[in-house]
Amino acid sequence: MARAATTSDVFNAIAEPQRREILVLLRGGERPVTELAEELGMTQPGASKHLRVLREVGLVRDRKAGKQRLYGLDARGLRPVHEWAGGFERFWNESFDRLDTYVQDLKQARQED
Amino acid sequence: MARAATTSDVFNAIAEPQRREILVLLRGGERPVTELAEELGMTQPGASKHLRVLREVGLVRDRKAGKQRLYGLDARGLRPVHEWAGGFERFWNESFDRLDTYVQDLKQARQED
DNA sequence: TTGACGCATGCCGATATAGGCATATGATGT
DNA sequence: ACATCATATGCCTATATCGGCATGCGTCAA
Repeated sequence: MARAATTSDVFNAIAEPQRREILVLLRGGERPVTELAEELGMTQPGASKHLRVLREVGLVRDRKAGKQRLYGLDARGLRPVHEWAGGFERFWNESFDRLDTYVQDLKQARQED
Repeated sequence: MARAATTSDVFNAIAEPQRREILVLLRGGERPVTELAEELGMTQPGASKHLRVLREVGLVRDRKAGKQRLYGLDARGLRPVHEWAGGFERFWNESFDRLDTYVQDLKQARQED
């Protein structure tokens, strides 16, 4: 079996850095494909393909505007990602005692040099 | 070009559902490989491979304990994910006016039936 | 040493990319 | 109808999986 499809869920869709950049850009408002492609330094077909993936997982919506097709952000799908990662919050703060003490030991060792 | 390596960054590493499950399980404390494999219904080699990916992006640490190898969570790498997704928080709350009004219109339409 | 256990790794097959390029499709204006 | 602009899509190549299976390697006990 190969890796799960990028369209299977939001986690796969946002695994691509360029798709994350597209989402960030879209926070500034709706944009036509060509403009996105240019701002991100990718080809128009490239942008279209990434937008297709984002559309299929529901992270962007598109609407026609004359000749153009404006893509807009629909960030609701990112909420599960935020919440999932947030479920580890207390672990990147308090936990990893062994590691914390280890780092502190390192600092002390340096100061004592 | 193929898709980016799962080891290229945390976003790629957590695109795999089973790897996310492993991380969740590890919130309960360190676990040997076989135990993880059993609890998640995967083969031992399968678990080892996923753990390898998680280790290479720094989401888990391992230490030897006799015959076993205990894997533990290092959730610090999930913080960027949380923050990135959090950058869209105001968009999944206020924004998407068009959509909100659309939903409200739907509700009203139902009540007026 | 021998055996058993725990885990990692190598190899294979099937699949889903991501990017480049050409081209089809659609809407607009003349 | 036609030329043009804006996008989408199809085809191709190279690559990185993910899962299954067999096997190698290190550790512990007898």
